[in-house]
Amino acid sequence: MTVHPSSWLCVWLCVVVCPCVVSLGVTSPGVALPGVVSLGVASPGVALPGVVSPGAAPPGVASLSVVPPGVVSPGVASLGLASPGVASPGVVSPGVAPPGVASLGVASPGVTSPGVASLGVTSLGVALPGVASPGVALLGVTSPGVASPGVASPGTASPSPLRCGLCGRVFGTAAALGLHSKLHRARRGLACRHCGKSFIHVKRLQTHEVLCEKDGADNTATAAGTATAAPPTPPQPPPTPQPPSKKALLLRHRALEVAEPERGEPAAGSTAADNRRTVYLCAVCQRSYVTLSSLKRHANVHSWRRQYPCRYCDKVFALAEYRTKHEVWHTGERRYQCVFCWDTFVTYYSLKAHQKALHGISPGLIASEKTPNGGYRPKLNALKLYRLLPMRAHKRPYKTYSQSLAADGLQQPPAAAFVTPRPAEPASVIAYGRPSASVIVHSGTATAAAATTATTTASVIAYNGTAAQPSSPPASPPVKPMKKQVLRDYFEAQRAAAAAVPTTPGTVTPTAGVTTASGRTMTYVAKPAYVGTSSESRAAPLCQITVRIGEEAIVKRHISETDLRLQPDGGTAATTTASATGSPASRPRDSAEEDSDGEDRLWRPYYSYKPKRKGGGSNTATKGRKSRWRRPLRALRWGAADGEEGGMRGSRGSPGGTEWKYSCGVCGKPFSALRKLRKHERGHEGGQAAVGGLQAAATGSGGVTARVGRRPSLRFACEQCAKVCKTAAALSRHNRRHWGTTSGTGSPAGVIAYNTAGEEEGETGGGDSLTPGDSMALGCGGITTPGDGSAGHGDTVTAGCGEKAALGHSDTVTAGRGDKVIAGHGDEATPGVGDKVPLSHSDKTAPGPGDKATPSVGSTVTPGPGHTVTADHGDKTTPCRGDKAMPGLGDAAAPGPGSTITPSHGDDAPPGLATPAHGDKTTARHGDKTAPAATPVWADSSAVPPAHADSTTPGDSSNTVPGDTMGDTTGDAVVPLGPPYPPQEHPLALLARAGAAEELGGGPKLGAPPPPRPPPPPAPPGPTFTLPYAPTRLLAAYPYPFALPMALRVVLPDAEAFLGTTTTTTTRGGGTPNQPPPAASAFGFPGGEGPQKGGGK
DNA sequence: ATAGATCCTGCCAATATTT
DNA sequence: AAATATTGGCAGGATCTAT
Ligand SMILES: [Zn+2]
Ligand SMILES: [Zn+2]
Ligand SMILES: [Zn+2]
Repeated sequence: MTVHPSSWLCVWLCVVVCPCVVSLGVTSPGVALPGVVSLGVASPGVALPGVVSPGAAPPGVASLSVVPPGVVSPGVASLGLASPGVASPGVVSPGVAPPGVASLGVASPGVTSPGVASLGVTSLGVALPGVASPGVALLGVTSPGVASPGVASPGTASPSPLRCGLCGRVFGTAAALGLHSKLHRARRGLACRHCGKSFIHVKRLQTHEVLCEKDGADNTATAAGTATAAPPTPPQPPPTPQPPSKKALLLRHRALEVAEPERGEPAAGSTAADNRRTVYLCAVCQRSYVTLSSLKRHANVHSWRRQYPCRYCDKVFALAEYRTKHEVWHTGERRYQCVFCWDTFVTYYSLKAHQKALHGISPGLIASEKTPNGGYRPKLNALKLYRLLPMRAHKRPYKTYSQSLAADGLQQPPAAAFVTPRPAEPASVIAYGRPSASVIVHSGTATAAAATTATTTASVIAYNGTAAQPSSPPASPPVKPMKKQVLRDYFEAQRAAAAAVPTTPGTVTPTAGVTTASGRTMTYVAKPAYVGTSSESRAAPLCQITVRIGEEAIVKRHISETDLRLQPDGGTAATTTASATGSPASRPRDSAEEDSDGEDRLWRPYYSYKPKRKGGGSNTATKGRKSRWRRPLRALRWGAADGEEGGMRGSRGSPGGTEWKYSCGVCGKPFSALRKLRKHERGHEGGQAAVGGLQAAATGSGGVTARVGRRPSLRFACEQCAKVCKTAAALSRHNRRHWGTTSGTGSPAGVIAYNTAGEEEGETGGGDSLTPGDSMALGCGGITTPGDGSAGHGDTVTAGCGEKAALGHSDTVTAGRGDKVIAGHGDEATPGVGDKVPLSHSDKTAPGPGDKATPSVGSTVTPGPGHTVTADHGDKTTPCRGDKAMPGLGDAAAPGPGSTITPSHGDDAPPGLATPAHGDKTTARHGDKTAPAATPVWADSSAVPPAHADSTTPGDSSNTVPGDTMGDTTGDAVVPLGPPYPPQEHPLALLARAGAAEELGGGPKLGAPPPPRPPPPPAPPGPTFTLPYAPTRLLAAYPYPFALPMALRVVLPDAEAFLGTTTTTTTRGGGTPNQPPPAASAFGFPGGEGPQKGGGK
């Protein structure tokens, strides 16, 4: 059972680099313990993983340590990589690359996972020549570009093992190549090694470098690559003296190498002397991170141990944050409020766009800088020209540690189950715990076995800490003792087991592997997994199937259980399998398609994770359009589903043709034109919507129907010019233009959107098309607009929301109107959806009023009007959040009460509006949007009395707390809109004023007296409301601004019941909202959840 | 070209676990 | 309660995909 936590997938390497030391190359062979590998890279200077690990990377490390080298070997051996180099594999293996590994050994290089490769590389680094090669080969393929399958093509084997798949550059060592590959992945683009000039495309960069090189010799070592590669390169010392800008650029290049003094401050731990900086590397894709937490977070992208399903649709995300952002599309929640006009926006970007367009604010004014790696680095003096309203949705409880552990592998999932993703397509792959079932797989028989093994091994992996440590003493930073005994124990146990024999469940890898391996290969079906552990996971799609073919992996999901069961998946899988081996791209697709037929499709957002990169080098192979592998993946994603997009599916054979690009979500009938499809779908509409929703609910995934891809809907048609937008957001944007033109800044553009909606109601009428499901969705969306806009969601939504509410509403809403409806009621309806809860929630939310925002803002204030400009205080420390800290404001922290500060916050709030209190939100939102314009479309419902502020009440800022109170009760809902926004000055003027007055620089920010905003009404005492149901989940609820009809609310309960949810918290349990609860188990995934965590199994 | 949506990653607050 | 470990939200983009 158990496997190891460690990373399922990734191995994390922690490398500490000393500037001085830097010599990466150094790696000593000896060092090279498996664990070493990673370390190896680092070289002397580098701390060994082991070392580091303790403190740093617990999980990963732990795992490593756990397993004795010896242990590893076995697995390794099998693989083929026997050599020391093996170690690396071992490392990887753990979770990581099993498959890959396997593949390596056995199969084709291509197979291998990049991660592996990389590791191999690294580790091997110097060390084993022989070994290296294999690894290398792989690397070549995988690594950099890694991602792209196409690229990867195994076959590709580059002449030189150490050749970069993207640019063709040849390196002396794997390590060098690995580092080099980072360049390609570098977020910010590709920068010239010589002059720092950045390029988007590799080719261009190369061209440029040639020229540039001539000019200036390259002084700097090449990027990391060099560094690493060469043995002892002189340290990459501290950054060379270059102009900052260049310097920055260089940093990118050398991300890994770096040893620079930290950004300023010596690393925390490090002593002055140490300038060392710790870099955490993902064994799978080699990305580097400054913080361990970032790496861990990233790891899930490969492992998918945890899954974060959308409450409204069947999409599943690897990061909670992604899901959260995505859900906004369903809910339409507009949390970003312009301080100048109070208009609210769904996304930060839309806000920025708005400010730029209407208020003339240049992004640079407020933008914070980013780290070379793309991370956020707060800017001290940044002005915050917007308010971030508190999330309305209920916050989900944090996952418990245990879960997490499980996730990481600590807990051990069923060993067998795992699959590791390959580097390339890591994401795609999903591994589920259930062993058998899930399994994945792919081709090469051997592979399979190997994989397994690997896996097992993987968990284990590595080496002892001991060994490692010794070696690097110097570098090794302070190692911290492991904290948790538990872990220790766990490890110990593992160790023991390992020693004893593989038998142990977890350990066993080999065994396991074998088993699985048994032969064949391939495919698999996935099981649902609950593997995941996370509570959310539950929600996970019922099942997923992953197929790996050649390079790509495909995931599909089945919607219904039934499907699953029936599924031929097996068959399919099998089939796939077979094919698997085959060519990468195409195959996958095919297979996918096939499956798709089946229907399922899970959708996984985007390509699965792949390394970033563009250009394309190599591969350009293009396939159909974009060629990249992506495409295929994408197709897979939706699978047949969306009709629209689905094209692929339909095409099955050939995506290309016009063919049936669109297929009915309900009956699957293919259509060549979207219109036709729509028309057809209408036919289904009747009750479907509702039904669909249910189903969805039931199934968990959304019903078949539900899932749809994005469908454009007419709902978002501009009244003024008839333009049809896909999403509310788009429409909003579009409308803004009209406004813009017309009104000019003054008027709050914002209005638009909402209004629109409202207006739309009628408009909506247009809409249309949506599928039933959609409707629902819309509902939500409707409101917002966005609604679903997008499409995709829409559907989804439906389901989700639907479910619960749904029905109830649905009726209401949906059906009839269908599309439009949405709008119309929009509001209401919409809410329909989620609604439910909403109100309550809202309340909840309320408290928050702005909290967050506030604080930040706090500062600011706005002159009367509101605009605030606040600066961040920046403090770094707390940038925004600080609030809490700030007495003044913050305080707010207090949750319930919050009251406190409220006023202050209030500041922000526009007079009229009232603060943000949530109420506002509601209001606001509506208001916002509406307001300006005037129309209060929503007004009706929404009207919030300006006063509302009351709502605000709470003031507290806290963000969120769930518990929060809810403050407002109020009514939620429906508050009428407040009065129109008060006249305002030109934003710029305000800005200027603000600046002057206040701080720009830092002034007074916080302290700033809040503008006199209307003090919020006393908040309701504490938490006033309680939700009818457990707060915990709101599944459906999404409250948003819309007022919901009571009916809806009523519904909720049932819904919950339906869902099963409720739970609170603790994760485990139950179900997730979306998912159908129990069913899952039914699926049989083995293991299922239950135990997962626990021990699994 | 534009819009829509997802993906990233450093930071840090909120939480969960341990000690 | 304090210390420590995790999770997740945010900023500000980057990157893709679709149209
Ligand atoms: Zn990675
Ligand atoms: Zn969704
Ligand atoms: Zn504005």
